[in-house]
Amino acid sequence: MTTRDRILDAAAHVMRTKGLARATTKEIAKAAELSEAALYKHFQDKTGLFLAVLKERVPSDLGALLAELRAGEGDVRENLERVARTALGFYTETFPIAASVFSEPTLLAAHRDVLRHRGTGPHLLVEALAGYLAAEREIGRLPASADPRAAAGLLLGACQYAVFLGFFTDWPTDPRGIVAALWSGLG
Amino acid sequence: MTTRDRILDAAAHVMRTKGLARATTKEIAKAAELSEAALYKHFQDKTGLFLAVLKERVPSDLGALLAELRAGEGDVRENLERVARTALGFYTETFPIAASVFSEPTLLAAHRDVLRHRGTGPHLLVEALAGYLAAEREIGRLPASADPRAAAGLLLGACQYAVFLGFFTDWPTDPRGIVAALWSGLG
DNA sequence: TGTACATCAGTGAACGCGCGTTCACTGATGTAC
DNA sequence: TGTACATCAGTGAACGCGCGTTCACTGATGTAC
Repeated sequence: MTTRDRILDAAAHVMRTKGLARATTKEIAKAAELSEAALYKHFQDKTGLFLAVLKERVPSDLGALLAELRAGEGDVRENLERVARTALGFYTETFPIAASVFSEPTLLAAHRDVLRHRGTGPHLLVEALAGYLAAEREIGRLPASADPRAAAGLLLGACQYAVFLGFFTDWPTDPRGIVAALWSGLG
Repeated sequence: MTTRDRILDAAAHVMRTKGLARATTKEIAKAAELSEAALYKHFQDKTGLFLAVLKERVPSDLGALLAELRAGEGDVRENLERVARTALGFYTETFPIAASVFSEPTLLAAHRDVLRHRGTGPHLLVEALAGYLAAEREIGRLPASADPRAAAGLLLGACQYAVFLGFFTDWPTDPRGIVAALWSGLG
């Protein structure tokens, strides 16, 4: 493992466990078992390091799962339950750091620029799920009236929201219940 | 307006516009047109001030709307669209500060304790909406199969998620689309 | 093979700065007689 | 009514501390001849 990777791992770990506000150069260097000065051999400054963590240390399991989904394979509802289960885990790992970024609007703006420049972003998860739902609709396994994008937003939004509430309160993360409610609708 | 209120308003404003990381005693005092020392006449320390902002400066429009909803009054779907519209506004105002709190786990833990002690928290919004949905189900305006709690989580979660995505990307906040997708379901 | 030099990842110590907090104080307002 | 004192919201200046960053440096590794 390169020193750069060690720094990124250490930074990601400190951000997760101590929060962005306590993710100081001193803490990160200590976790990486390096001097603070060493950080500056690999990253221009602290913001550069944070942006690299955001870019290179976001878990890819949810994106990978969504990319693998094929219309017509397996049971639609079971597929969505797997998505919900993975999403709940993904947001549990991801949300605290993503949320932290809001405490520093400068960092948020820089991150948004990076995302736009690279053509990525969290919305691609919704787009990917919406793409899958649209394909299932195409082959008649979902009703023609279904709105893939809105349904994808409901599913992933409910997962992220459950995780969010879980940080303030005991709140159940129930993938089957979420999918069931989305499935049957209210009409 | 009391000095205390002026400080709370100033702190809330600085938190919203400059972010939690830049919400320093100096900035807050400047915004309140007071000395920094004055803050300590009204709050024990900076954490106490932040907790007071979280307690006393969270907009109450969404909670008020949910409390006013009565089963049997108006059109269910239109009611939900009003909820979604209000929720989108509420989360736009609220999310950046709520998210900021994740950058300081100490503050998050303190806030959670305060919420538990007072018996409140963000989950009460879901409970309130779920209560309304359950009442509508009771009088037959929603199907017996509906799951009020899960549906409430889907609706509010989708609204918060749309706001979240909007901070990273241009993302539509479409209350009618959200409600329509929840209404018709996928089954 | 040995020697002289270049490169460069990593260091220890120091830096200036802005932070949260405290201090002795001021001066306006209220109160007792 | 006037006077002496108490109270207390608010201040200006200072504090110690931890922060991000830079500096001159070391020493291991690679390279030319």
